[in-house]
Amino acid sequence: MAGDERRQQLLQVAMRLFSEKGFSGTTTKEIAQSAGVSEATVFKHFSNKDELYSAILDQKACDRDFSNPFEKIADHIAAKDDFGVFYTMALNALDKHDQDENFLRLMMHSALEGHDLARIFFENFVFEVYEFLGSYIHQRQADGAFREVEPRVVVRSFIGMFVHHSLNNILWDRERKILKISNEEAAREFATIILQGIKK
Amino acid sequence: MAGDERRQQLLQVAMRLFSEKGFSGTTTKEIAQSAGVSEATVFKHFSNKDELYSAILDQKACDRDFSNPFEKIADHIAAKDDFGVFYTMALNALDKHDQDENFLRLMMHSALEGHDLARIFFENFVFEVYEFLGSYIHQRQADGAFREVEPRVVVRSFIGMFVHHSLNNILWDRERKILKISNEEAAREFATIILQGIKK
DNA sequence: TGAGAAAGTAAGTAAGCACTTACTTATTAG
DNA sequence: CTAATAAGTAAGTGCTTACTTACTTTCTCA
Repeated sequence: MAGDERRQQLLQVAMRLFSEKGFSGTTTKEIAQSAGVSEATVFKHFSNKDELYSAILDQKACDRDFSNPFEKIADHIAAKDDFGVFYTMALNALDKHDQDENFLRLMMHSALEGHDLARIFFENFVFEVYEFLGSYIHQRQADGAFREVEPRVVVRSFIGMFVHHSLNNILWDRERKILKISNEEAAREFATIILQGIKK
Repeated sequence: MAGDERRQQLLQVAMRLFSEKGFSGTTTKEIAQSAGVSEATVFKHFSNKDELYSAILDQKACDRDFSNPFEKIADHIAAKDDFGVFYTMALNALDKHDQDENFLRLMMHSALEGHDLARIFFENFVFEVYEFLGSYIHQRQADGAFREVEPRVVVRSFIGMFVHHSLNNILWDRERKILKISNEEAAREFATIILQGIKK
């Protein structure tokens, strides 16, 4: 196998294992075995375990959804289509979490273990979401469409709904015993509640 | 030091370390050092590392707030004081998370590592909250006070608000750079949003 | 085609891990 | 006072960990 290809495969495998068992809970031997190579090969491609982690980090930092979060809601923003803004935002997040649930797990592990991934994600992504959505809410308050509330509280509430929903689905209730609902339906309900909750 | 006293101290120390670094990320040597005893002493009191974990679990299962979550909102329920119900619930949770943030961290570690604590908490506590608050919402819908929405979606949304808020405060934004707000204020805003969001 | 580079590994190493043994010191009940 | 019991530890045990060394195989291109 070519060097780059193997490198990518090892990153994939490591990311899956780190997301399942955390960084300190994953051994380099496991990574090697899951990739079907010897442990020495892992260390041919990454000089140590930490470098594996930061390579994952670099890769994630280049992720499109990660670096340009507002592409898909720009039109709704421009049209002041409140429901479109909130619905699309929630649906995008829920779909992303479904399709790449390792990412959410990795993020939680990273936050708990005090690694950089969570901090970088927070500073580059979450912060911007608050700025962006917050200023939209502010503008719609000026328009007289929303009542007076601290916009950041609204953003916190709204993000809380779908992030918590995803965490529930991934961590605690994989069989959806408590709540079985499609992402579309969830996004619609969350958007409806928040909009009715802050309308004038 | 008396046996029971030392046992309790070791449990406290272990719980703190597990919550900070996870179960597999914490060594028995660290636990011993933090408690100021030798490693052998730890194994005098707990026959192995797993038993330390399950002793924590047993202790948490006996926690009052854990086993009787609805004590404090019973009056509001009886009086059909909607704001009181939601506000008190959120405030209780936020205060509990503040006062015992190790508990939240431990719960997240446990969920990610697939240990029992999270599952037991979910089955004995979270499930009941959905039942209880869900049926209150159902009743208020019958009263004509709330619009028709799946009650569990409402519970999911509401819990999401304050759990996500606590996770933010504990894991990502300890300095409250994004949102600095008292628990009372947060509980009030969350309760207001959800109630206005589902009222008829 | 052949030499050098790249991809790969078996067999280590030292440090760290959960856990044990064999022992000492402190407490208490008859 | 004494003997039994409980609390505590220094110094291990064997296994696992991250990482290395010294070597073989496979590919590439002048």
